Amino acid sequence: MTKSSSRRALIWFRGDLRLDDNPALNFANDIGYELLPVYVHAPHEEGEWAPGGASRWWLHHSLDSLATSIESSGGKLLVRKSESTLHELRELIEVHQISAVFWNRRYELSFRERDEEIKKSLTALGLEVKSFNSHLLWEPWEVSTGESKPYQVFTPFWNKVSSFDAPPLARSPDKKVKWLAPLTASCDMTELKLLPELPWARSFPDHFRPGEEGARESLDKFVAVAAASYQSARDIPAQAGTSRLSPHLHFGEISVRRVWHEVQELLSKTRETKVRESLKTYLKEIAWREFAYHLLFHFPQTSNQPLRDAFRNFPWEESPEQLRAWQQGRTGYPIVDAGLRELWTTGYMHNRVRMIVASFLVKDLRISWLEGAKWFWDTLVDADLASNTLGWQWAGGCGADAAPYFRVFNPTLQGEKFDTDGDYVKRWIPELKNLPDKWIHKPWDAPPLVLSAAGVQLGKDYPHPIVDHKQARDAALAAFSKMKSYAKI
DNA sequence: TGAAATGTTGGGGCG
DNA sequence: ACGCCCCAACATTTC
Repeated sequence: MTKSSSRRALIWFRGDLRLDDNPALNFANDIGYELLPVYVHAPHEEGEWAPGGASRWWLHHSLDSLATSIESSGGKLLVRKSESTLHELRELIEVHQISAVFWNRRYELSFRERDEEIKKSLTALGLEVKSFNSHLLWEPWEVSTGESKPYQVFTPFWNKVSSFDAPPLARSPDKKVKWLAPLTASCDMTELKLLPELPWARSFPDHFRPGEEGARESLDKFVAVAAASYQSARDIPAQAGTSRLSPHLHFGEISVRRVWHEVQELLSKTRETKVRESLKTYLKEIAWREFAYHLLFHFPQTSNQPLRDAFRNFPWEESPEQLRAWQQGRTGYPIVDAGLRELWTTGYMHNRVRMIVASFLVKDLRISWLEGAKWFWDTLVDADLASNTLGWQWAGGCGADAAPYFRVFNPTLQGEKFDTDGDYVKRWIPELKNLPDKWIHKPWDAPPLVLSAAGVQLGKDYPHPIVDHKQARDAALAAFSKMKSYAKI
């Protein structure tokens, strides 16, 4: 190798699409390397959980945004499409006389297996190879019970991490980054074919701004406006009571350490009890994300298999028509349909409503949580294997710290409790907008005169309920208790 | 990060 | 004035 080559490092971006508080980048920059920023598109290496449609839309714009930031600081993001990431990296290393490769860790099994191979192979070639934690506050293997086992219940997990020292502070690069100009052509973003062919995502930009700036904007807005009332507002789907940072965190456009410390700082300056409780509740939600990664790391099979063995042979219903009705938001239960329509239109669904629609799929329709997980995977801009798996197994009652099988959400009561005036339902189901609040969550009970005055003919303008909740609940309880009795034998 | 069924209590109507 | 019944309102248990 030539002398100059010893100062060149390749920064491999993947799920950490930011320049702020990027440990791999900071490390290389501190040492004084010239940096070649690379993104390799090889979705087949992610197996069956390669990014879904909504995630690909986000990824397209997020990469665009990263490329722009790098360009405005004098560099160029090298985007490559490849059948083999290892092969691609080796070629780039050769062409650019690279001596070190740095990246930030990912925790999904397909990444871990592939990255280990890459690390082994590049190390064998004599390169300096290092991976870093950019994605989590606590590495999954750093948190364990008194018996040195992984946690399966959130509260003790939370107690444990609460006893730890504060996670490292976030930091931006100390000195100006020396970008290395690529000698290889970058492929055009459109070649990655990340955008949907049909105009499905056309209104996503009205609701989200992918990229590091958009992430920063969301955090600033949350800290300034919504954080103070988070505790009560977060459960009201008609309100903008949540941070909506999930897709930004998933793609690593903002550092979770940055989020954590800014909320902590606000907490330390706040005396008012209500606000303090809100901020603490938000930090706890951030810890749920950590818990999800902890679980997926230690129980990687749970993305496809129930964590609890008793559910291994649970007789889920095969009902393509009902699954379709659920996906398309025509179950006849307004709060459920509103959620699924919000999802389809915006690539997002309010968390309270995620729980309601999940309970409906798994308990009322008794369709497998995996079907729900797959649909969310394809349609959510924040689809994340750790959080999605935890969420669906929680709803299905088959996972860690899961809702007990007998906990069945009543979609009408949930609607009345969390969407009292029906604002959320009316926003996403305009055909019901003239229905009085009293009936908005149970149009099937509305007197015929009220329905006709509101311009609603059930079965025509809006569907009849596809199942009777009371009957469905009883059937679910019967099926689950049967499973329980088998499980004992 | 439920809801329904069942149990208990206490005020008020009424003979 | 007293006992009885009804039934909210709330608490507890069960699914």
